[in-house]
Amino acid sequence: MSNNNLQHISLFKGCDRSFFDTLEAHAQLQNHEKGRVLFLHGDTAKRFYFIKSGWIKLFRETLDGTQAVVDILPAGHIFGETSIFEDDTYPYSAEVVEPGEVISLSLSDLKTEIENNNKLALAMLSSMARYRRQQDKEIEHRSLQNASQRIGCFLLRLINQTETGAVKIHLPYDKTLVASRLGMQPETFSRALAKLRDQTGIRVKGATIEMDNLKQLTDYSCSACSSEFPCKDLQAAE
Amino acid sequence: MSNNNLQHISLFKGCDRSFFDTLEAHAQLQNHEKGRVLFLHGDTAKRFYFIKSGWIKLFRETLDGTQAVVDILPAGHIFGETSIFEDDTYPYSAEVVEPGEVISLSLSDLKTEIENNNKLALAMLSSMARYRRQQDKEIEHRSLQNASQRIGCFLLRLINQTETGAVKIHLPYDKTLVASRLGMQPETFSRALAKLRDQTGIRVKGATIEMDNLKQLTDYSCSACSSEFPCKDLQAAE
DNA sequence: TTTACGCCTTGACCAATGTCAATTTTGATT
DNA sequence: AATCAAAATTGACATTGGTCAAGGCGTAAA
Repeated sequence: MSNNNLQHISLFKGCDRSFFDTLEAHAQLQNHEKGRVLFLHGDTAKRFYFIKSGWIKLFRETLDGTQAVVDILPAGHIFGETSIFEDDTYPYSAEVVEPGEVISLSLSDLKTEIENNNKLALAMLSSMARYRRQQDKEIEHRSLQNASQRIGCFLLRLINQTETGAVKIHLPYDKTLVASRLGMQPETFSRALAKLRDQTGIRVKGATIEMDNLKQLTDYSCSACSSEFPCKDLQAAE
Repeated sequence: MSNNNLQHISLFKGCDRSFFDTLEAHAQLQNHEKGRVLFLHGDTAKRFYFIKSGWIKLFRETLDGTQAVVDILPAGHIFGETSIFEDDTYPYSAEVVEPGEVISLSLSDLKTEIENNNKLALAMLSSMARYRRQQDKEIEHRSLQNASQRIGCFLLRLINQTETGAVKIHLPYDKTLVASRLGMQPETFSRALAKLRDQTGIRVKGATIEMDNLKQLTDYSCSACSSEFPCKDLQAAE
């Protein structure tokens, strides 16, 4: 397979032709529908994935089936790659929540390259540091922000932060899924969004949200956070 | 300075003599009392630290002073080292919560070595992957476990997991601090510990906790977690 | 031994979120 | 437009954890 633009994955910036050739030789393009589970937490890991389109939910669950959502990733991200540092088992399960294409790639190809190409190792370190920052922030949010503030913060991160004036946002996936991503129940999400609307003047129509300016939203959400808006460290990693 | 056994830091396993010489040439041994703040979130980062003894709290705070504790680290850990991937600013504040000695080391020495020694870069990747797993688990715990279960899980992690039969634990620092580490108020901690005692038969005397076997505790806490005891991925990193 | 201080616990109450059940809305399909 | 299923909302209520205030306990200094 070819023409998948693996060269454009920022993580692989410093890699040369031969690496991409090897990677593509063992690559598989996969088209998946909603609900497809790519692997389960604890499975033996031989592949990692690049998202061409759609959204992927990473999660873990207890024996009784209760889920904790680790992250929900859009196109452009890779996942499953950290398994090479974790006994070759996946640290979470992965499920397609918005249909799309993923490219399955060989973990051993990646491992070999990392061991021999210091540039890639450094890029991977940067990427993991960025992710770490994001997770630290996530923990902070869950202890310091209430449900409405977390929703506001989520919306702010969907916005191209160079925008000014009026803003229109479209939720990238179901509200139920946004709720789980933010660690709350759908009912709580619904009520908290209504409260956010009342308190900041945003307008909610289904999955579309509009506002005249960001200030009210940032005032409301970022007051319970250690960094001020715009919080560059929350930009999507990878 | 010398004889600080920097060679024993597992992260530096693959490094050679000259690196340790450079590192030690710019090292400073510091003795700190409780409450000493080593750096603040956002400060420009020139040094990272190795903990020889004592405990260090990593945290962030909002404008109104509310804190979110990121982690509390014992002897043997390093911290502040990820700043080299984050614009040379610290991603959290650091405060000494149990007095002890730390060794201050040069970030630029570390950076240079990472850029030139692939073994170190790989070791750092492993260390960050381990940390990432820990943080993912932390997020999971905060959404799936209640206060008593989180305390039980915290206690289990203090135990040398090869131990069998009766176990005696001594809390490593103040209960108030344990509470903040677990993201709860001291009052909640107190009540939740009492509830844990009633439900699992552990015996609490001040900072000492005893139990006849681990089973009741693991049954109680690990039922709300995606991994079963013993959860190797929660062992202290570094 | 007494005092004083910090830490911890407890009680009373409140606010936030979860749970369960009943509707309503939405969107896809006919 | 009519129908159906899934998603979202809403109400009533339970549970958990937070807040504020009072008091107890333990340790170290006087």
